[in-house]
Amino acid sequence: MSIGARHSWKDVRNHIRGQILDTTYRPGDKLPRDEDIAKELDCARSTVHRAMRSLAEDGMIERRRKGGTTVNPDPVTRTTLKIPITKIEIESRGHEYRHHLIGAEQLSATPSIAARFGLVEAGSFLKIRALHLADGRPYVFEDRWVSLDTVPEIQDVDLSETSANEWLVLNRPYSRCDVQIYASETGEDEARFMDAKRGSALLVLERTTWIDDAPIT
Amino acid sequence: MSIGARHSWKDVRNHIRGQILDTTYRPGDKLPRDEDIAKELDCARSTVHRAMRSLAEDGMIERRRKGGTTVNPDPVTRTTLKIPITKIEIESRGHEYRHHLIGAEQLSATPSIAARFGLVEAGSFLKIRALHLADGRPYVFEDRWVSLDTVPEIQDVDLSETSANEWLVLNRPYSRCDVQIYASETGEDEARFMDAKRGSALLVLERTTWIDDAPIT
DNA sequence: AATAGCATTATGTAGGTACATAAAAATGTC
DNA sequence: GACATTTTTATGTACCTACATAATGCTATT
Repeated sequence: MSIGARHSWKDVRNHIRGQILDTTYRPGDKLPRDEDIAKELDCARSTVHRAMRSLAEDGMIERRRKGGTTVNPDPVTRTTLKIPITKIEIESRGHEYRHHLIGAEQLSATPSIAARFGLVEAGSFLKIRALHLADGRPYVFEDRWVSLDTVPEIQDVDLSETSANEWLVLNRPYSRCDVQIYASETGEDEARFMDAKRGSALLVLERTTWIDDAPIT
Repeated sequence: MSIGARHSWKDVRNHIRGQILDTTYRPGDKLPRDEDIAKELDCARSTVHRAMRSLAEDGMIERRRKGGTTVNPDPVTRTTLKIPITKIEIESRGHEYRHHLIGAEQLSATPSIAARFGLVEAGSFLKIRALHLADGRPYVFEDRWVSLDTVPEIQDVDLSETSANEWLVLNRPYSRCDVQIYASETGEDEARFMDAKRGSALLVLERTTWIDDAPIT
């Protein structure tokens, strides 16, 4: 398998991924140390590291300092997802967009919300409920908790003019999210929820979460 | 702003991200070369590179060789998303899971499908339609095109026993996806689609896409 | 035996050098 | 001027060294 050329980290990644897919290593198994893999594949540790990091980002493996690298026992497929601005989405379909603010009130997080946000103590939130309309018909029902600790500026925004979603996307457009989607009870029309975790600009472990849109019938 | 300590690539990333968020650089603008940023922030180019790659992965900036780095003009929020196995999802809610295969047939891609998959020529696909039931009630309707070029083994799977989704997650669990979610017409019950692009194991540009679940009413 | 502290060790980061690659920009050719 | 070719250049990759960090697990102390 010795190729004359230098080894690409993608080659290494594929090699490892292949070994995981063909069950050389199985979920829960521990992989060799980077250094050993590097020696075996005859490349630099940094190259292995690069490959490993890629796999870890894909959710395929888990890495822990000192603990080594293990194949993720939980076979979920991770993907990247783009959340569109509802307004643009509706208008691109040739419908007239309207937005109706039902209510916004400041409260502190309920225990279940706090848990979802991974907060120990209840923070201060703005609970926003709004309706997005396409040609006058309800399209998306928005029920959102925005952390005022993370995005205090939203208090000064006139949410009856600009939708919270739009404002957030335009003004805090680039924040990392972990999302989980699950389908709703069938027959019910609440449809589905998104549960979005947002790593705030501060790196620490300060992550915030907000509940996102809940499409309606 | 000169900190005594060494600069972390996260610091650099935050610095740049901050500049983008406070409109020092705006969508479409071109950022300075890595090297210049490195000089300005007094760190190594590799550190800037690391930060830039992170931002690029977040979809915040776009990088092109020689072309330089530009702020992504399209402010969409990217997230990571985990696709659960429907079966586990249902059972974790205390419902009985059943799966009903409606039909599976091999055909070549229609032009629209081929386009979605980014294929020039029509490949061979297995079109699968199935229903996932919770306590006997329809829960998720699955309408999926699986590329037989990418996953030929699926032809030998008894899809009436194992759902295609489950099989794929367990046997080809780790493939990268780009997903786009958009809400459906309200009042209609086709609900929403997912459009998933899957980078195949071969790195080249051979990416495959499959249409994913379409929840039902 | 429980606990606190320390040594060990695998991954993570920072810095630096050299070269590869792709694409824009400049140049040459008809 | 239009098109092919070369040059330039910004990003990408590979390798290496040195050190940081965190978790494990060993050891000493009570």
